Amino acid sequence: MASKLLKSYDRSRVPLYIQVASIMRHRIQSGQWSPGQKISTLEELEREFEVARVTVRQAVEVLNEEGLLDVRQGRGTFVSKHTQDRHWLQLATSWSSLVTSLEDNVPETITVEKNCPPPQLEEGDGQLAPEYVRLCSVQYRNAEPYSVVHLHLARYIFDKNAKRFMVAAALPTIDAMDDILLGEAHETLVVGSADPEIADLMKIPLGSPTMQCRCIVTDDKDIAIYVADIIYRSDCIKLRIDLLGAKADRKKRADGEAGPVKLMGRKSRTAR
Amino acid sequence: MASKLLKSYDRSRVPLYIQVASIMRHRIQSGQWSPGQKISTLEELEREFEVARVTVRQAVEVLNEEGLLDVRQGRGTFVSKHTQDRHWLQLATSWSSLVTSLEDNVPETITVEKNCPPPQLEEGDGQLAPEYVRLCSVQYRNAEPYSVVHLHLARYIFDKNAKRFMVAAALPTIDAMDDILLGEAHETLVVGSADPEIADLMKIPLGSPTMQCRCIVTDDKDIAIYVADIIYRSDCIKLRIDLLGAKADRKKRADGEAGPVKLMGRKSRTAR
DNA sequence: CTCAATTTGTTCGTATGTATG
DNA sequence: ACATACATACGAACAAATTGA
Repeated sequence: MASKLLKSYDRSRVPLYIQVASIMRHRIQSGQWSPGQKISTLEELEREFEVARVTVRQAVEVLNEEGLLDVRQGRGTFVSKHTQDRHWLQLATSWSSLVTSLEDNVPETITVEKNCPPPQLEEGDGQLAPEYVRLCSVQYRNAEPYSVVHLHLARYIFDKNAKRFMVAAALPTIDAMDDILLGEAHETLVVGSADPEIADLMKIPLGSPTMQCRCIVTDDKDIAIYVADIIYRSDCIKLRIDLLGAKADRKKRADGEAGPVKLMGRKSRTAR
Repeated sequence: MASKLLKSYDRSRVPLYIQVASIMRHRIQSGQWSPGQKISTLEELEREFEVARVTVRQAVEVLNEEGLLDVRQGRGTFVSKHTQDRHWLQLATSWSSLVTSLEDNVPETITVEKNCPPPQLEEGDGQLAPEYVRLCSVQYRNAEPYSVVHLHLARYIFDKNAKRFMVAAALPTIDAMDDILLGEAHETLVVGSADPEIADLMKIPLGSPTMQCRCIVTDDKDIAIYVADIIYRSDCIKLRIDLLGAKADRKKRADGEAGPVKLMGRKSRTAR
């Protein structure tokens, strides 16, 4: 009588055995269960998850088919291998690292819409530009999609270098414009879930968790020139924050790590 | 035969009507459908999603119960309101804001374990202290649990003020110790999913997304004195990152806050 | 070698949920 | 509203493989 589970289970409706399977998969991926190790018996799992035996079996069956578990009648169930850590994409937490990380990025642009409704801005996001262009693209790494970007780009920025905006990431393109001064740039991160469009583009199950990132860049006149809604698949991203960061950050930059320095020095950042 | 949706359905096994409902919910939340507006008729939705009429009805029923849609026989279906943002907990991204945000926090300590195995550290996390104490607690806000903390605290730090560590958040307590100098402090964020323990403690569905935060603080001798695994329920947290942040951050720090500042100035951070 | 304990594998029956037409 | 088909979940009983006393 899976009381707790059934209650929550009510309206979100991912089948129980799928839920159980993903928890076990997570334990394997995180190393909590190591390869070769014998995991708990069906009876124990049954008790732990408070589900029926058949349900645990279904979950084990799923992982067995994925090659993560090895079930042997009479002996037990064993972990067969670790899947590698999928969290390989380090999200940038500063303008320089962001621009750098995007420089070599080759987005696949799906659509460009010239006459689009303006983005919805919130308090502190700056003022609307008179006109926007909407660019939608999918980012790939190793031929695997990992994020979808819905971008509102101020029309007059787009027109400055329309050709490059069509084939390269927007932020480095903006960063390279000497005549554009930045006012503010920030991003807000929230965990969401994949709607059908996103699920389809990124080849992930509908409703699976995503990292939603709203990134806004304003110019020195407080006009929101870049408003992006970026959706990452959550299983490939990681975010590292240095709490005593300012200094370390500066030091890293001073070290000249990779390429970040080259674009950084020249743009005078306005106050506000 | 709902071609597109059924395909996703095969991957994720979310019931069709739930999928349809979440698409419509998303349209409401994103403002694509505004309050008061009459949405498409059942027939139109039926055609759009390529599902049976009953399925659309079920989806509408879900949103109706959530109070997002208002169905009137003979007139049509209307959007009743936008949902408010549940993401009220802003995660701290600097030592000072972190300490401040925790000062008034009253954790409910569940367990204290004196002889515990040491934490598993990774490259760059510092050296193990000779002994640790393990503290497990749940954080509440408005009588609702929002995070679970599993903390390894260096034994000699714990012994300095055991009483306070039992009733107050650990970081402010450490911050208040004049004789402890900090070496490094960082956190790594990743999206995970709730296992049975977490689901139970936070009253969330098994497998629902979480924000996993590993927070590590080392002292000036590079000993990991604070190693915390914090699990937040993902639907209440938000993370804001100022990309041009150094300045704003410095300003905040300059505003006062004796505690953290004293810890900033010293120590040679050689870093690899 | 047999026996018992353990552990997975299989099969019923039942109830409910999902989706179509 | 109804009939149909299939998926999900439970509990319980029994079968088969493995291990060790």
